Formats: sequence, structure tokens, C-alpha cells
Amino acid sequence: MTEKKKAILKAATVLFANKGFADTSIQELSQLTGVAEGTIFYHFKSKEQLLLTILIETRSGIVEAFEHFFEGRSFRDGMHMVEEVVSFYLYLAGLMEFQFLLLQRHFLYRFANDNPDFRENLEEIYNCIADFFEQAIVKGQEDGSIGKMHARKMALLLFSTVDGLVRFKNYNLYDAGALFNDLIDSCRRMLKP
Amino acid sequence: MTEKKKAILKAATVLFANKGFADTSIQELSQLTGVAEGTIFYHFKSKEQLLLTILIETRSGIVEAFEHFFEGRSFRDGMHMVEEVVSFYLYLAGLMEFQFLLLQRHFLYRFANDNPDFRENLEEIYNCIADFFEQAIVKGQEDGSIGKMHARKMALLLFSTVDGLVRFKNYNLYDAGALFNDLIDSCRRMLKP
DNA sequence: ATTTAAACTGAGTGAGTGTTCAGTCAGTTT
DNA sequence: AAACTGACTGAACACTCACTCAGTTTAAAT
Repeated sequence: MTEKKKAILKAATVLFANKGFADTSIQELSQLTGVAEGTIFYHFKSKEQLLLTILIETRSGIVEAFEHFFEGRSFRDGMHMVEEVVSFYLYLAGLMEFQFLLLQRHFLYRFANDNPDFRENLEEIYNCIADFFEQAIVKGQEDGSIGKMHARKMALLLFSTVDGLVRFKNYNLYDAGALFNDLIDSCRRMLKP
Repeated sequence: MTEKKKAILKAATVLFANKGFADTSIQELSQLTGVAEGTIFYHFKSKEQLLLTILIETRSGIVEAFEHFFEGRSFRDGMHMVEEVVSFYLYLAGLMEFQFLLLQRHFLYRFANDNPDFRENLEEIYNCIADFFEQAIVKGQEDGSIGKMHARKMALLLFSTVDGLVRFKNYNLYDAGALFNDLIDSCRRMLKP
């Protein structure tokens, strides 16, 4: 991958995340990166293809980060693992700020409606994260640290809570960090037997 | 307010919510409503002004609905009031589907960055809802149905959970309704003394 | 030194955009 | 009947956009 191609992907991620798809022009992207407009279309056959490439990289980035973090790792019990999943999600949302912002933008889900490539990549991201939440809960139910409840549904509830928090932060409504301790406490109370 | 003006507002709400601001053209809005393009600019001095009008109506709709629902109403205790706030939020999100979808779209918050009118209306909506959650929690702490914890922070956590759920539903990821009972149970466990 | 293919350029194109405006018309006031 | 009003129209305007393409530069292989 050439330097210019990398620069295009990096800048486009920020622009798409901050300004949206329609409000980001190729001209602007060209000026910001110092790359000619033609070069952008040499590397990506269309604006939509450029967005898809970013989504694919985002998917592999997130999925690999999660798998790498939890691979061969052991936890005192399921409850602690839940806390680690929540923490890691928030940590990653800070590290991959623009990718996470992008994932919350509606236009991605509009593309997903008639382009299976978008749909599949989005589903893989969400399934991966929900699965980690679920695994932790199931583990906790086996070792007794988490009460009897529908594991998948609780996983989705936890997921939607942290997802909502990240949205509040992204939209400058409230700071997710300030609620971190309360979030962890709430998780414990929600899940304990 | 003339019939045509009403039709423009109604159709524009759906289009802005579903397709976004930039991807909704005045031409499309004109065709969909059977109103001439010029008429749209006769009633609203710009596309942005049209969006602002929709936001203002959304704000008053939501704020009045909440105030009307809880006005002069009494609850067995604070915990039950929390449950009612959560339920009513989800009920309203179904009733005012497109307005709630609109509120989750990023372009609104971009306008809010340099247009105080957008900012103020958005803040009023979020403060109003967060306040109801907080009131319920404070009431519960007074009557002993809710434990000792930071009321505002817990209110924000609850808010972000239901907000996240509505997002999952809007983006066709998961159905919020299927999680309703689990949501209410979790709220109880999160808040009980 | 020559060849070759990949990387890159930027002027150009045509479709589509939000907005304007001169003008029509039904209904009300003078 | 004349003057006026406000709702409405749609053609025209200036502008932006994604995308194309003929041509140039770069860099490695022969």
C-alpha cells in the first residue's frame, strides 16, 4: 500500500466520521491530503468503495483488537470478565475514536440496506462485541458470580448502554469518562445473583 | 398554517430522518408533497430553517408529552416512577418514530456547533428527559425504594441505555421491544437499595 | 540505457444542487 | 371596480459534485 493510499484512507476516515458521507467532497479530501483527485479514483473506484474499504479496515481492527486482548487471558470470574469487556470497549472507543464515530453514523446503515458488503461487515462487528459480552455472562453464570438471567439479552442491554454512552460523548452531550465508575457499579448490581 | 406548509413539514421530517439532510433534495420534497419548489422557500427561508422548524416542533412535542404525562400523576414510589419514565420514553419513541430517529442523526449536532438555535432546542430536549429520570431517582431515594447513589449520574446511565436501545432498533440491529422486560428488571436491580 | 507497468496528475464534463424571482391567481378590502 | 394581499408557481441561475481521461512521472526489471 502506497503512502498516498494510506493518507487517503486516514483522512477520509476522519472526514466521513466528522462531516458525514455526502458532506465530504473528493475535492476537500484531495486538498487535505495533497493528493490529486484523480489519484483517489485510481486507488478506489468510487467514493462508496472508499467508504467500504474504511469499514473493512475498521471491522478487522476492532475484531482483531478484541480477539487479541482476550486470547489466552484468564479472569478471576465471569463478573470480572464483564467489567474487562466494558472497560476494553470504552478504551478502544477512545483509541479508534473516528472509526467508532463512523460506526454510529446513519449513512453506513443506509448503504447496508442495499449493499451486502456493508451489511456483512457491520454485522460482524456487532456480533463480535455482543458475543464477548455474552461469553463473559455465561462464564459468570457457570462460576456463580452472575445470576440466572437470559445471557444474550443481558449482553445486548450492556452493549446498548456503553454504545449509548459513547454516543453521548461523541455528540458532546455528556462525558462518558465521568460515568465510568458508576457504569461498572451498575453492571455489577445488574448481574449479581 | 396552510395545508401545504403542514405537508412540507411532515414529509421533510420523514425524509431528513431516513435519508439525512444532504441526501434530501428540495426537488424530491417538492415531488413527494406535490408542492412547488418555490413554495417551500416561500414558507421557509432556507433548507436549514426548515430543519430548525422541525426541530422546534419536535422539542415542544417531546417536552409537552413528558410534562403532560407526569403532571399531577402520583406513583407508588420512586422505583415505579423510574419504570414509568423508561416505559413512556420507549412508547414515545414509537409514537414519534421519525422525530426520535432525527434526534439521533449526527447532522443535527453539527448544526448545533455553530447555530445556537439548534443547540438550545437539543439541550432542552435532553435536559428535560434527564430531569425526569433524576426526579424519579431522587423520589425513590426519599421513600427508600432506591439505594444511595449519585442521582444525576444514574439518570444519565439509564438514559444512555434506553437511547442505545432505540438506536439498535432504528438501525435494524436488534429489536428494542424484545428487551423491554429485561430492561425493566435490570433497572430495578441497578437501583434497589 | 531501454522497456514497462504502476502511480499519479488536474483540467474537463455533465448531472444535480439550493435558492431566486418575476409573475399568476383567488380572495379580501377599499 | 379598483387596489391590495398572501399563497403559490416553475423556469432560470450560479455553483458544487463525483467521476473520466489523456497524458506525465516514477521506479524497478531487463
